[in-house]
Amino acid sequence: MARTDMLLLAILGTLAERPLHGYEIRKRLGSQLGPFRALSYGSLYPALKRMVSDGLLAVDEEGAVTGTRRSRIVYRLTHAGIGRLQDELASAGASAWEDDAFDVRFAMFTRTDAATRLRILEGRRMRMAERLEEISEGVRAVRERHDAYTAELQRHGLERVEREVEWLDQLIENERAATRGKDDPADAG
Amino acid sequence: MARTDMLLLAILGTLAERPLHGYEIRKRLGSQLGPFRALSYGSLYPALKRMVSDGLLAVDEEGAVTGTRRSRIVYRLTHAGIGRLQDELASAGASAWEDDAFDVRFAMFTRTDAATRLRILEGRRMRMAERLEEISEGVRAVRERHDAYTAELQRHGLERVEREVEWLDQLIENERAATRGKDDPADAG
DNA sequence: GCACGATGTATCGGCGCGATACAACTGATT
DNA sequence: AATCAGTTGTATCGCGCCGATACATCGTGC
Repeated sequence: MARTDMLLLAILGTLAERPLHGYEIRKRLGSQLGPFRALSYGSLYPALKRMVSDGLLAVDEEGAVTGTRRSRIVYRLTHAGIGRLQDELASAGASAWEDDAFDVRFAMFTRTDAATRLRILEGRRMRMAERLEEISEGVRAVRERHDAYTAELQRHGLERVEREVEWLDQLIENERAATRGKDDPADAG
Repeated sequence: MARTDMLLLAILGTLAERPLHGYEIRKRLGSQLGPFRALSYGSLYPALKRMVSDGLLAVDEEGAVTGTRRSRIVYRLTHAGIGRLQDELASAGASAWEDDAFDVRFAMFTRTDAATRLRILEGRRMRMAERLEEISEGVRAVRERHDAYTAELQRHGLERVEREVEWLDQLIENERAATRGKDDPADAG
């Protein structure tokens, strides 16, 4: 069940700001997650339809009244949708920091409360540290068995994970500093 | 058609060295591509079956004769399989440097001729440079529109791609140096 | 007037994943 | 000797998401 249904979270989170139509949702997410890593229409549109029939979204057929600019289906969160978003943001368990899902989770951090943010970051960091260990293990175990190209691939992969750990460490520190700032005597007093 | 059927290339390339059974194929690839990024059995076994029925692989039911250690299906490349591998390695067009497929391609570099290696590396580098441009573009275009977390996500994504470009530059240089070594004045005249 | 690119919605085939089940072997523990 | 856990080993199922593809509309330049 690690398949966290990225789309669900991504769509709910994006529509939380304001109602949008499919094409625009994709553009927003694309700019946040990077031009690659953008969600495809092939999964976006079916997901939107599914979410409507699940009662999470409602449609505002823009232009249907005015007659101009037809064929633009604007989606907005229903009450159930808002609730579901809150649940998803708060859950933050296990799969929140697994692989691909993490990017989307992180992109929704402004809508996530501080405690959950820290929990996710620490979870992700632990996961990356595990990988680091696994990779080193693998490299050590079969050192001479691999060719130069495979060795390069492993080295590059290792470095990439190391960078992410450093990045996460910085983010975690920032979160803690911000929390300390809020719990400051000057603030609370 | 960008879906390069990673499995196909990965399996053919792995079996090129010597016949193996599914479990072992997965272990080998896992150690090359990293413990994450490992191909799942859920796609491996069906792929093996498909390739047998396509005539690319043949099975040697190990232990069927001796009676010991049943249930170990050893696959080996057929003549057609060897041919297909050559085709796949030589094709190297377009999808060879697209996203996920690249890792697998690279892992098979020892079986790829020098000219194709260089072509793939240069293609990948160009692709990454494009992305770099797209990301910078996106960041510039909507600078103030995003929150701090999204900005961090973009920054980290950008850095990651930059690292890969540097890595590719080094690899390309190595390839060229090796080629120069072979095309020495003494050789090419 | 017309071509071309961006906007906009939609469907289809299928790859690869995670979950799950099951069987045989191996080693440790008691 | 019995049992229990971990590894080896094959297999299937549901389905998320992707890439390809097909249209329709709109703005703009030539």
